[in-house]
Amino acid sequence: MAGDLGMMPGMTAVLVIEDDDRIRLALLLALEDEGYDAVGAATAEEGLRVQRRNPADYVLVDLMLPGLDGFECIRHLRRDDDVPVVVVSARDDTHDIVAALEAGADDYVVKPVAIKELTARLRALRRRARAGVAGSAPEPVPVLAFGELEISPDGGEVRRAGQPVPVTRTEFRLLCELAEHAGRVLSRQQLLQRVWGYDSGDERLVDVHVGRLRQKIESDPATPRHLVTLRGLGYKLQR
Amino acid sequence: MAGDLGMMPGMTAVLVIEDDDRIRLALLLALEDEGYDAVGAATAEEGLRVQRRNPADYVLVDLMLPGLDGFECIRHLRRDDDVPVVVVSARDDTHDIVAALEAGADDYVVKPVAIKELTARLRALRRRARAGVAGSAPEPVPVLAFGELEISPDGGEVRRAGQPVPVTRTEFRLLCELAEHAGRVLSRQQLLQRVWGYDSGDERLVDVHVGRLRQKIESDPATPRHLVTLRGLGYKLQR
DNA sequence: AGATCTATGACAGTTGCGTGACAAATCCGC
DNA sequence: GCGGATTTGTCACGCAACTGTCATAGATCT
Repeated sequence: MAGDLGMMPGMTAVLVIEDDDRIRLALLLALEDEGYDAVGAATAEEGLRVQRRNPADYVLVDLMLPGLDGFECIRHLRRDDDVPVVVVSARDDTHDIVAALEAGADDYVVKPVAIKELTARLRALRRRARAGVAGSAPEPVPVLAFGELEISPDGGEVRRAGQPVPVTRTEFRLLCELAEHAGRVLSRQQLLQRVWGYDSGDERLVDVHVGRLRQKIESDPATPRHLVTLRGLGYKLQR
Repeated sequence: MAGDLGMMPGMTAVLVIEDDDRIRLALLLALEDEGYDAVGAATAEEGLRVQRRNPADYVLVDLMLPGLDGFECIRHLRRDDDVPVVVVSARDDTHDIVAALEAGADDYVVKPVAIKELTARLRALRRRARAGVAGSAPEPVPVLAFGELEISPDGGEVRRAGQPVPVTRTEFRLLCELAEHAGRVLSRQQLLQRVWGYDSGDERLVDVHVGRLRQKIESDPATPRHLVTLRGLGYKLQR
């Protein structure tokens, strides 16, 4: 599993204990996009073992797990460790919520949950927990990666092969918009609307900025590898 | 107003800021049934006044309030106080949730909420908050380092290459705000809000103070290495 | 070949930012 | 209280960077 060995220094590590492979994978990928070092476990037992050997900064845990269930899992986590625990469950009964929090969980969210909400809750939790813990890791800055191209929407910077690329505000917004919908075509109209806020206008404007952006982020701007044109449709950013 | 004077000693006090009389009353009664000392306020302004004069242990706040809204209310609470804040709102957009947590809320629940869940969340929050307070006194002050630049938020001092740098209070707060979100761009608006508490105002003010700060902390203020400008976006502090 | 669609270079108008000057407000020792 | 020193916020100016438009050349489809 990604990042299992080689936990990056300076990154915040999150352990996801969830038996459904699809959901676990989706969570792991989303967390990594947000700049976390995410590790998965399919059962409570495995999760506890991983956490003991290689403690994460946060644990996300499902309630319905084969074998040891979520509640037991939380109690075990609480026994060894003071790691913040967030329950991510499909059930939204008050009874479950209360039981999980009583068992020692710090928060409880109901699936499906937006990744942005989840990370906002992790940050809120960190703010609370940090008062106590001395050298807690700094908040990770999310980075979207496209091959050697790295875009950090929050950091306001773009790097190519690790080197910072100076882009203007408009270019940056355009790039972020494309990056957030990576792999999908966005029409000039859509881009005008989302980047410029124009409801109508000259679509050539988009071309010009795409062109300037290519000069900066593509190694060979004439034959773009990431920021590609789809004739008659628009542009897309791809890996 | 219930329990306004005569806050019971030994009881946990909760302040409920909610403009709907029916909901506020219901919450107050339910909380009192659960053994809390509950106090109500119908507006953010009133709530802030009450909290300043007679601080509760927790604050519950609605988002949609007349006058000063919930988000602003949270920021004001956070500025003078470290009281745990739980948002109780009818809205369940991810966007609102994230914004409220970013503003400084500790938790967010959607109305209607079971009183049992609410109190369970308050208890979970208390457990977390207390963990912090336990080691409060002997806790070594965390020092944030940016290359040769060192900032100790609690100690109120800044050093460059070991040498103390005299910064004014405003400069210090600005620097801390940037340091706490190291690597992220903060817009002038955000800085005005977080450092000065202004909800609106002349953004050039930020420029001026950033400029003065740079004169002190950068070895070559004309080409800053740490406190950098992102044209059109804002400022950020980086390593 | 003709008709579209797209890339790109040049240019002028605009915007954003850094800076120094200055007055009001605040702090501080006495 | 009081007077000087420090800090704070406002303003205006000028430079550098950015933006949007246009014209032209190139590419791609039918």
